[in-house]
Amino acid sequence: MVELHQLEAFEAVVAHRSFTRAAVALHLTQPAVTRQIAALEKELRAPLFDRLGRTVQMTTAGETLHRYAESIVRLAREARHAVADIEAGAAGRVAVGASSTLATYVLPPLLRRFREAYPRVEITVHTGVSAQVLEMVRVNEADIGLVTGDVPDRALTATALADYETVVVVPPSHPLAARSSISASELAGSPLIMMEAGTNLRTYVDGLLSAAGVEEQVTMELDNVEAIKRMIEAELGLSMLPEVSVSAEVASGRLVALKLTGVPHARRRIRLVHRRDKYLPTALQAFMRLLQTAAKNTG
Amino acid sequence: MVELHQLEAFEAVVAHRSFTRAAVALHLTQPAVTRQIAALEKELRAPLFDRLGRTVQMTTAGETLHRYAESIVRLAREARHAVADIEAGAAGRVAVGASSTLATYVLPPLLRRFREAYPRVEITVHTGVSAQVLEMVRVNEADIGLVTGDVPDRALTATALADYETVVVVPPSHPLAARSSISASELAGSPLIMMEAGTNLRTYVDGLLSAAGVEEQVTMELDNVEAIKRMIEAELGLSMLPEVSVSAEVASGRLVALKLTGVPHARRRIRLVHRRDKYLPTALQAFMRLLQTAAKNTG
DNA sequence: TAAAATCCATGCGATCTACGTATGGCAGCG
DNA sequence: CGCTGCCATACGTAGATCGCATGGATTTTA
Repeated sequence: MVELHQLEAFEAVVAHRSFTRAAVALHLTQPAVTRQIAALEKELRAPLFDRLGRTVQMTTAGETLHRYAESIVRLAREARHAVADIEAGAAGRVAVGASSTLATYVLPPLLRRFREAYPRVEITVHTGVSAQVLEMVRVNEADIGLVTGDVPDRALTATALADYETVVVVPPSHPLAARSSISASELAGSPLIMMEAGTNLRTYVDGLLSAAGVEEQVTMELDNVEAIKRMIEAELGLSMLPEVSVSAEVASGRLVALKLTGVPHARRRIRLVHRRDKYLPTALQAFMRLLQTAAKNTG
Repeated sequence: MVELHQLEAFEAVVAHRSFTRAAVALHLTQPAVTRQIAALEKELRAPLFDRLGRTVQMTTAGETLHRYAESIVRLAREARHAVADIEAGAAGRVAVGASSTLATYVLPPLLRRFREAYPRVEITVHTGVSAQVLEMVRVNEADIGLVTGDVPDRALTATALADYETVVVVPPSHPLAARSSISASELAGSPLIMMEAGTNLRTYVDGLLSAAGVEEQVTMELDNVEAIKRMIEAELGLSMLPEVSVSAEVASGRLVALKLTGVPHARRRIRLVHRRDKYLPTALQAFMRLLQTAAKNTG
C-alpha cells in the first residue's frame, strides 16, 4: 500500500536531490528515508531514482510519480487546514430550522451579528411548523431547531430560550388603542383576524379565548402574519399575534399592541433543540450561545 | 500523521454510510475501520461522523475532508497506473544522443518502427559529436548514446552495434562510376570535398589517406553531409562518406558509391552507450533491442 | 413492551511495521 | 591511494494494526 508519509519522503528526496538531506528535512535518519523509497519502489515495481554515484536523479517512473505526489501531498495539507478551520469556527455551515415567525422577526438581526463574528460560516434557514422542525433536526437536515411547545423525542435535547409574548394588536384609531393592557374576556364581540387553523398560534389563541369563555368572531383567516398586520392597519379588525412580529410597527406608531392580562404563557415557550448524539462544531456552539444570550437579554 | 489507507477507509465509510459495510468492502473487520476513523479524528482533532443511532452521517468537518480525500485517493490510484504504464513500456520518454549522421540517416526509420510499437513513448534526439554524446549520457541528459570510437569512461557501458561502411562517392558521370571498388591510394590527385576538420569523419578519412601515402587535394570543406552530396552531384569533386548517408541517392542513381578496399574499419565502430548504474525502463530496453537487431540485419 | 437484531466502541493478545544505531560498499576527490 | 560523502543493509526495539471477543446503545420485531 502506498502511504502518504512515503510520498512525503519521496517529495523531500526530489526537492533535495539527496536521501541524506531529505532525512534532515523530515527529522528522520537517512536509513529511514532509504526504506521509505525502497518500499515505494517495491510497491510500484519500478525504480524511482537512479543512484548515480554521489547524486540521485529521478527515473522516468519517478518523474511520473512526482507529478502526482506533488498534488497529493499538497491536497493533504490543504485538507488539514480546511478541517482545522471548521474546528476553529472559521468556516463551516449552520443549518437552522425555525418557525416562520422566528425566522422572519427574530433571526435576521441575530444572524447578522453571527455573520460579523463568523463571516465564513454558511447559514441556511429552513422554516416549518414545530413538528416539521423537530423532524428536520431528527433526520439531521437541520443542525438545530427553534420550536414552540413540548419536545417529546428522547433523542433530542431542548433548552428553553424565551416565551412568546402574545399581544392584542389594534390600529391606532381603535378605541382600545389608548389602553396598555386587556383581558381575554374583553375581546368578546370584537372582529378577529386569525391565522388559519392548524398553526400553533391559532391553536394557542383558540385555547386562550375558550378558557376565557369568549365566543370568537372571526372575520378573516390568513396564513401569513404580514398580511394580518396589513389588514389591521386597514382597520378591518384586530388580532392576537406574537409581540416580536409587530414590534417594528408598534415602534413606528402604525400599530398598537396591548398586553394580555391573566394569561399563562408557558405553553408558548420557545425551545432550542438539537440531536443529543450530534457533535456540535465550534461555529454551531457559538450560534447557540448567541441565541441563549439574546433570549436572556430580551426577556 | 494522516495516511492514505485511513483516507481510503474514510471514503469507504462515506460511500457505504456504514462502518460495517465499509469493512466488508475493504476486506477488514469493523473494529479495524472504527480505529482508522478514530485515528483520523484524533489526528485532525475533529469528529468526522455523527453516530446517529443505526446510521452514520458526516459532520461538517467530515464533508470538508471528504472533498479532499476523494481527490487524494483518486490521484493515488492514477499515479499507480501511470507508473505501471511507464514500467510496461506503454508510456515514458526515451532521450537519445547521436551523431548527426546517425540521427539523420539511420534513426528515422528505426524511430518510426519504435513509435508503432510504443506509440505513447516520447522520443527526443540530441545530436552532437561523440564526445558530446558521451557527456550527455554521463550527466543523464540522454538515456542512451550512439557514438563512434572508443568509450573510455568506466561508468558507461558500451556495446558494439555495427561499423560505418565508408564509401567513395562520385557523380554518375565520373570515370570511376563504372567501377565497384577502389583503393585509397588511387584517390591521389582527385579533388576531394571534405567534412570540416575536427569531426570524427574527417579525422578518420585523414588517417586513411595518410596511411595510404596519399596527399590530399581538398577543394572544399563543409560541415554538412547533405551539402557535400549536393556538391558531388554538381560534379565539383568526390568525397568519402558513410554509406548510410548516401544509400538513398545511390539507389536512385543520383550518386555512385565505390567500396574502399584494403581498409580496416574497426575504428569507425558504432557503439550503443549508457550509464552502467542507470535503470533501463521497458521502453528504453525495447528501443535498445531494436537498435541491436537492426544493426545485425544490416551487417 | 420485551426480545432480537444491528451497529459502533473497546479491551486484549499476536503479528507486522518502522524507526534508530551501527556498519558496509561504492563513487568521487585530493 | 587514502579520505570523504552518500546510499544500502543488518539488527534489535518500540509502536502500530489487526482479528477476536465483548460491551453498550438503538432500532426493529414479535
